[in-house]
Amino acid sequence: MSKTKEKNVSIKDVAKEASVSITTVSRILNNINYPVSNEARTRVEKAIKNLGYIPNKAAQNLRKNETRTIGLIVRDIGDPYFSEMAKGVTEKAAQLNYMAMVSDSNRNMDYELKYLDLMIRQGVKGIIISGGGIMEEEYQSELQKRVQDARRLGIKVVALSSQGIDLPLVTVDNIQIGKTVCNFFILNNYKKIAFIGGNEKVTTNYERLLGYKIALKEKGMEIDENLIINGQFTWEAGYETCKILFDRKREIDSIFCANDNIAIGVIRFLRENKIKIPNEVSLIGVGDIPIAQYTSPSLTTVKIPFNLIGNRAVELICSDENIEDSSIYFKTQLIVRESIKIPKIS
Amino acid sequence: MSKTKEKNVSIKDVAKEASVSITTVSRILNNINYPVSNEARTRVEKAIKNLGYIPNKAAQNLRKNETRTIGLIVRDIGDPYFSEMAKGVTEKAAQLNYMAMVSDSNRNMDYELKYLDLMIRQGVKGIIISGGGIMEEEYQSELQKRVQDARRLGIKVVALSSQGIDLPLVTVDNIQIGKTVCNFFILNNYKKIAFIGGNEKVTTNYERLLGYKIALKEKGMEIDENLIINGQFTWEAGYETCKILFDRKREIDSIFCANDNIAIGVIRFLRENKIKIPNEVSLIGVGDIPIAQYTSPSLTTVKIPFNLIGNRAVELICSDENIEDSSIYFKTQLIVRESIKIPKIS
DNA sequence: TTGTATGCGTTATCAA
DNA sequence: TTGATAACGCATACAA
Repeated sequence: MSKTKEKNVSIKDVAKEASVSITTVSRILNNINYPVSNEARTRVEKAIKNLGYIPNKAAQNLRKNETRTIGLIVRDIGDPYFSEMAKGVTEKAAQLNYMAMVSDSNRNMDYELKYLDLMIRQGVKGIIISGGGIMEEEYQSELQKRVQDARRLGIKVVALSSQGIDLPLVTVDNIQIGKTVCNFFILNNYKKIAFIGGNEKVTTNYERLLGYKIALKEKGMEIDENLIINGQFTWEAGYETCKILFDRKREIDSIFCANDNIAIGVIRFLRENKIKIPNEVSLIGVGDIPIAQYTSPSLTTVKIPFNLIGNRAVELICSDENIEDSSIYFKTQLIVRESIKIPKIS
Repeated sequence: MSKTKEKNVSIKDVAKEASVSITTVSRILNNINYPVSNEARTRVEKAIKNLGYIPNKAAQNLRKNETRTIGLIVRDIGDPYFSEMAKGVTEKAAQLNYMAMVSDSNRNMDYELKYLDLMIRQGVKGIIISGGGIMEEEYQSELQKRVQDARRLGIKVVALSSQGIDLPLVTVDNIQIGKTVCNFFILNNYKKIAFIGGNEKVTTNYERLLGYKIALKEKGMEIDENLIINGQFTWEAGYETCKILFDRKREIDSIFCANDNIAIGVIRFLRENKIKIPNEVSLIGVGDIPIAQYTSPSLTTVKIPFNLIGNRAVELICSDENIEDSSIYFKTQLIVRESIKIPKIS
């Protein structure tokens, strides 16, 4: 087997081999129903096979001034939240004959901006930003710049959570999620409902917490700031943050975890401290990541349709419609599992 | 904001704006230390800024006949095994200024081959195949063809598990893993060691099982086929397969799960059936996916350095060395957690 | 039904 | 220190 790259075989070589013009070859390759004589067609097809001709994407991209690639920016592909989104994206992209370029910012916002730049340079068809927005002026203004660059070049940008700037969204109603969870606790007679959040600068966290507060207010219940604590959207942080919460306050009968990862950390903490779930404390998460069914106890949570969201975002990008002004909200659903006691008997 | 794509600004426009030749612009852009007068340089830099010039990747790719992209094929990006690998890959790719194109075959081998074709057409620098090889002649021969196509075009192909064909590997010694786990059970006085595997046609499963059998033989212990069962590498399958195993045979004191996912399913099954881990049955998995620390009980497992593997595979592809003949094996390590009782008191 | 010629935006060669 | 120009591989307008 040869170790070095051979000369690329181009459409030209095929044309020569088949004794036709490159136009004819190109037509056979692309214009499905352009009239070409059977003779020529068979000769060309044979030549293609003989030479092992493979069309050069770079040339096509240049000529057509478009690539069939879409960019996806995630914060941590190892986090089920993002990998499920990525699944929805790559799946639909493949269906539509696109390729997905995935960049993992590792929760570093500078990287996130850098990857945006790279994707714009790559000339992707569109970019999907999948993490919750960061509520920081400088970041948002930098993001805004990129979005403008992208638009100028005809690159669509879609976000899967609100980013605090004007951007089409494919997402869920996070305030509603907060309300739903909190109301469910209240309905079942829980009185001391704690909130363990992720990064407090992230829009999704803010919105879920807001929903929690609204629900409490609507029922005339007091908002106890000692029951509210934020950290990060990870297992480790869920564990640590829960510890801080219980050091601070012990009378807690239920915990609203801003995502399932946090809930997993919380389960671990409670288990180590012999606090029974759901008998002493009930737990609800957000996301319904696949592992939520396999925790002990299994996790009550609000299902976010990651797959549909990823799918739809890709469709939006690959469609020809203008999407700058349209946002799409998917329904969520509370999935009741073992981590909550219903009805609560106090 | 304009809704339509404006005319792209090219190096030509910059040249005109700055009253220099495109050559000079190109030199300023690329040849870091090519001598250019300061005057020209500042004019060009200003023009670039004014016009919002962004280099066209497609043209660069065509001209230089190479892209700074690498392809990664995974079976299920939602599976921690693959998302962790993907993390290692995307991380290193970004460091080296490459972009990763990720395709998820959803464990469908036809898709896997199709994605290989697509990536070859894209003209990626290299392709990383991340799932265990399928021991099926037809598939392997199709795979072989793609690999040859790729090589002819100067595209490097690396696999992260043996594929049954001649391919450079960045991987771990799966037979050794099987031996390590089994020996650890034996050392601790376990007698009825079951094996719950994934897909029996996958090389990694085969190799881990082989290691298990070798270890038993070396200690003069009998291989009981009733203790061996295969299924899929997923939680659901782990659960179902474990059920079948226990229907078949009840005297089991330990289970070697071919990966951590399976172990998670097994934990669930045993818990539902009130079989205590590790008091009645001990458990060891393979992989050390992040969740392994957070299961109840936490999981004893063999750590596969996903991150290092992903990193190294990218380095291999992006380096200029020829790699066709070199494989790299990373060390693995047994991580002891709560799912095993040591020493076993019988 | 077929072919010629042009240009997409770059980089690189060569000459000045 | 600078610039004109060819070439990368392809799709397409136009001509035949």
